[in-house]
Amino acid sequence: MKLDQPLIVDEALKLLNEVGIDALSTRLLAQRLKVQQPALYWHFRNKRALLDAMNEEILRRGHRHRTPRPGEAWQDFVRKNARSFRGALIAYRDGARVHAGTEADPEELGHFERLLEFLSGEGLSAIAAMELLMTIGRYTVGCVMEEQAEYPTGPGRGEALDAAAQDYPLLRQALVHYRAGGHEALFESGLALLIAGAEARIVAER
Amino acid sequence: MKLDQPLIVDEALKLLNEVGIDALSTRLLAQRLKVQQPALYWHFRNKRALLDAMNEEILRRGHRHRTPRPGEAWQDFVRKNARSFRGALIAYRDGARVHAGTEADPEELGHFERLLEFLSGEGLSAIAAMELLMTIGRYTVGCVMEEQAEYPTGPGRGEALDAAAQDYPLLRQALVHYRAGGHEALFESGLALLIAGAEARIVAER
DNA sequence: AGGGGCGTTTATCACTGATAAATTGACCGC
DNA sequence: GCGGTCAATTTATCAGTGATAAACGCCCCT
Repeated sequence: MKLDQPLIVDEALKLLNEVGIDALSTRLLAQRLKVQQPALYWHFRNKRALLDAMNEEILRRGHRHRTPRPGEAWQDFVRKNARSFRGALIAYRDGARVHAGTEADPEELGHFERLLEFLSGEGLSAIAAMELLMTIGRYTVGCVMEEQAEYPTGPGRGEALDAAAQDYPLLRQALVHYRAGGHEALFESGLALLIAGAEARIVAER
Repeated sequence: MKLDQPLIVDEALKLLNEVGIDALSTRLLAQRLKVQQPALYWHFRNKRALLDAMNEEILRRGHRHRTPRPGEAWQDFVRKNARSFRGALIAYRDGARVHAGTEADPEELGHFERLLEFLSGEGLSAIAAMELLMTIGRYTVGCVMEEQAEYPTGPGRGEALDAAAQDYPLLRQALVHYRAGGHEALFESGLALLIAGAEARIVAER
């Protein structure tokens, strides 16, 4: 069985979904690939490089709405772009933690420039556009990180939160709403705030 | 020399600033405290518990603007609250990573309720208030995480970014602006977007 | 003086990422 | 066919990690 970077990354992603990033060891991965552990080090300098490749693949597979469709309003594009990014991170267990450790891919810069061009044609300054895109990116990573944080799964863990919330009417109301909509609704609400803020900024700068 | 939870946490925080979270091992910490490594396990169930305590102490020391001042407009409070939170995380190396691993402190719930009460008196619904506070929290953690991410410190690492940016005029312009203002200015711009978005939402819901 | 238990040490475990050196195996020029 | 070269993998090993069990010392209280 000949090893191969894409093959390793593919198996690593499967394994990531099964055991999570903390239990994703080079030995376990090697075992899955029916290979001894040091074999991996011929294909990747170190584990960091493997995780970088995994991040790239996660985005390649899931982050599909990267460029504006013809005629798409900037608000729509920015919103769908953020959803697409979030969707990619969420598609794999601990996806946000995998992503958070990686450096910005230099080859992405050209892509980023095109986004700035697009937004500049829509009434935003280059600076406002960059600030909006980076803000949304960081917000999204922060969100998914929290969503994917798995707390000790002991019995009566979520109930402790509920019980404590009983004494706090506003918190209770907000919590019910949160539970009903789930992570996605909460993400969307923040996203809407950011876009509305950017719209207000355009008006103010005019 | 008698050990003590606060003493351990204090030394752990000093050590955190010196070596970062990745190199913060129980052995190194024990050595600093002139004690054998297993001694720490009498005071903390495991390393996670120690990190939780460190997070608490980081916030206790640095996150000081937690409640609105008398007469403070909600926009001002929310902004200062976020700055205070960010300041606390930034005050320690890898502060955001320490924080990100922790579960929401149940005793914070009462505090959160009071914030919801305050914002409710200012024209926001309980739900809108929770969404705003949580959004800002996640955005802030996402920001500081990125700010504190230290990339391989090889020579000509930032220059690669600059060089690539030369071909992209908008990116270059945005990058110059970013370099001038630093992380803080970028954080502030996103924060302003969120607050402006929340203001717009109040107007729209009226 | 002696007993109990808090707090620490000693010894050890299973596991991690990583490297060096030995080993295989396929292809190529001769 | 033969030997050599080089890519790819295995064997062996390292230093370091979080964690636990058991032995130990020391202080306080009766």
